[in-house]
Amino acid sequence: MNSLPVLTPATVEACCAPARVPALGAEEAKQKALVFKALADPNRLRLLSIIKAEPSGESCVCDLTEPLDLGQPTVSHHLKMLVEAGLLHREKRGTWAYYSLIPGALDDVAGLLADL
Amino acid sequence: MNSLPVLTPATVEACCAPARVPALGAEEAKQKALVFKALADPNRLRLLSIIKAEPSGESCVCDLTEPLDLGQPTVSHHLKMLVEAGLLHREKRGTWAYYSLIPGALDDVAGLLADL
DNA sequence: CCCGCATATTGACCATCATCAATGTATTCG
DNA sequence: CGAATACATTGATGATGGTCAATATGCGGG
Repeated sequence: MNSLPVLTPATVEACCAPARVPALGAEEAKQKALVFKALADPNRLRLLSIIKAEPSGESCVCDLTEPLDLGQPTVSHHLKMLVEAGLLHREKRGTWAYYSLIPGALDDVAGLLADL
Repeated sequence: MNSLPVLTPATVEACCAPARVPALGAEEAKQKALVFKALADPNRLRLLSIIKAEPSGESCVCDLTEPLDLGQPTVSHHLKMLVEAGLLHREKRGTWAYYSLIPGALDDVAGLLADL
């Protein structure tokens, strides 16, 4: 379980004011914290950076273990967390798994900060 | 020790390209991760939200324990982390300690995401 | 069909963290 | 000065997280 997309930037949103009464609700805060938890690790930040810098826009796991100096299971674990946070996309082609940034995802996180 | 400001948005920046060669360095990543670690807790997000929503721009600890339903030492602990991350400012007036958002700090975090 | 490769999952270990109770510190007021 | 208030610090505890070794899964090639 727990395959939540987490990053839900513009939920349906009826029409008028979002009723910003009690600042940030407990549940709402927990959801947003999940995204920041995903970003709260140096190696995960480096993963995002490497993938973003890739001209093709994607990287496979085998190209990510060496620059981070981490074991393959650890890298897979970090990548999974980034996918579950809604930041990365995973596409399996043949034996390889290619990870790419979800367009706009990082901007959405910036948006989370803007309307705290 | 460890009273690092952490948030150093626009370091002097010489003139030309910032030499984006090896994506994100290990040390650089560790520093940036510290800021996201500070944001990776629901109650700390709520603290920021409450303080931001305050018309006066500041809140004292006694006004923050109740809405979060947390003990006073716990709230003090969270506030300290936010200060150390460079997000909050602490000013002691009399018996009270007033915490306020450091102007532009959240935007700087958004900037961290932009140029990952 | 079986072997090898790339990746994912499991289980365990150690570190870090969130929380609280108890105590310490400083400031105001009587 | 002494008591009360507001906040910080310490120490302990249970939970969470990062990492690796071992193993499992899934796919392509001979």
